[in-house]
Amino acid sequence: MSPQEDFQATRKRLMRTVQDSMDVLNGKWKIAIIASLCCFTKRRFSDILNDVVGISNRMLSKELKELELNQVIKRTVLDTQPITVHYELTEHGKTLQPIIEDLAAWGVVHHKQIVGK
Amino acid sequence: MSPQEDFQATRKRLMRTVQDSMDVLNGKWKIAIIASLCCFTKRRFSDILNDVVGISNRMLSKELKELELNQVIKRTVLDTQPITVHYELTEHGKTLQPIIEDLAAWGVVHHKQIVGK
DNA sequence: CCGGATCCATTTGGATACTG
DNA sequence: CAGTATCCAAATGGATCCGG
Repeated sequence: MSPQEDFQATRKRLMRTVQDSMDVLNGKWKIAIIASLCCFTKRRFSDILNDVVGISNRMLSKELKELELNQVIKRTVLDTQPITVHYELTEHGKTLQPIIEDLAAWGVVHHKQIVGK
Repeated sequence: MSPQEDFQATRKRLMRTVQDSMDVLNGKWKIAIIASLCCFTKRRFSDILNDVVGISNRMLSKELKELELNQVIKRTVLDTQPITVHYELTEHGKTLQPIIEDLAAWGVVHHKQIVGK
């Protein structure tokens, strides 16, 4: 393969794998939900509802289900009365933690960049 | 401040700054567009249109405009005939490059995790 | 070539009420 | 408490055509 073709192939692969990630993290709330779970070993439905400002229970329910399907989070039902549900990052989900932290760091820089000073 | 309150404050701040980042990177295509620009110093409108599989010119136009507003990318018009336009990451935008690479790396791992083997 | 304008279908998502 | 169901408004986004 020529250096030219090699570069193209590398590039296409980068685009594809980034897209693979974004297929999991799509939607308005996924990142915020994961960020909420980053700080705790376990977190309850209503807790996340409070953490993620603006989300409705309808959306939270839907996004959590998708994240569980993608094995990013784990759902545990405790048979208390009334019922209690714990959400936590899986080992796989925990590998997203550095990215969340980088995003937070970038958010700080960006805020300075835009708002200024 | 008690350690308890300190923890809460840190957590809230993480959530906020992550959200600051996501306000910039929202929408279906932003990350993919930035990934496309990561590999080149300059890239044309029609090039990005080809890079980002599935995007329409309408959306590309809109997303590029938003990224420019947030000073992530820079738009340069060359008065050739017909007109040519270059897009590139700003210095600020380039600081997103590590995050894109991490996302790509995570995409690889995730693909193995889900598809298996 | 680089987009803007229009039209229209699909998706998203809030509010509210309801169940186990 | 942890969701689900319904209804409906608004945003998203594709296809197409058009103009500089």
